[in-house]
Amino acid sequence: MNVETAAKQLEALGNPTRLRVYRALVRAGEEGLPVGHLQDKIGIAASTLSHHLHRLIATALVTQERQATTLICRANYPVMHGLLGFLADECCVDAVSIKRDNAA
Amino acid sequence: MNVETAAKQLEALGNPTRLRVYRALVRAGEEGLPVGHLQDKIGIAASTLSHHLHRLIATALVTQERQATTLICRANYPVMHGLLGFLADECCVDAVSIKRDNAA
DNA sequence: GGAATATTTCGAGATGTGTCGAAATAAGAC
DNA sequence: GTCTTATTTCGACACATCTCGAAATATTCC
Repeated sequence: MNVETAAKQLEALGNPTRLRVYRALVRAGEEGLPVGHLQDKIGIAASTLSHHLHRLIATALVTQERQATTLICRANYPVMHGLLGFLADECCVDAVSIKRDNAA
Repeated sequence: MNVETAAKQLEALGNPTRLRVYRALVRAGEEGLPVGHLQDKIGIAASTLSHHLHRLIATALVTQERQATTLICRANYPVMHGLLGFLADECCVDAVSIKRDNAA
């Protein structure tokens, strides 16, 4: 995890709409959520949602899988975990203890 | 910590230059770093650095204290801790264990 | 193949960001 | 008070972002 990658992921989460999308997906868990369902939950134009989803997908924070006509979106936990690890390691080493015991 | 606040802080960190600034401050620890020293480290125009510092200060991620002619910048650990807690609570509850034991 | 549903792509406008250099301000030293 | 150093503010430019509606595409069902 380098600074550029971390910055891109932070930027992706650093928009209220995208953070809401991401949070909804996290809460949906393994099952994920269809795009249309996300749209209902958040209340924005489908095109806008598609735009934001692309940004989340581009940073690997979200994945998509097609099921017939609907696209299921899921939060990519390992990626978020990596980001949290970066922040904890770089920024709050003594305040938060993540990935310190098994750090390389 | 609401979504809007978290998004603002994430956006503040979601820029490579600002993330470098923040990281330098974190590594500097309690002592902090003067603005000029940051400029040398990162290599950008003083006006650009000032702009970025303002954004970090606006989100409370960084604080400043004047010492004679120089301004000392410091990372605001509690704020970052709060952000990590938000992300962990909202997004990776099972993957990272921060602020779960002593959560209110 | 044609209709129906789900989602994306296109085009466009308003607004925000990132960067710089030059000029202005702040604080202290002489 | 003037000079020096440190930092910010101003003005400006190029570029990216956010948002929407309309049109296009993808997938299935009949």
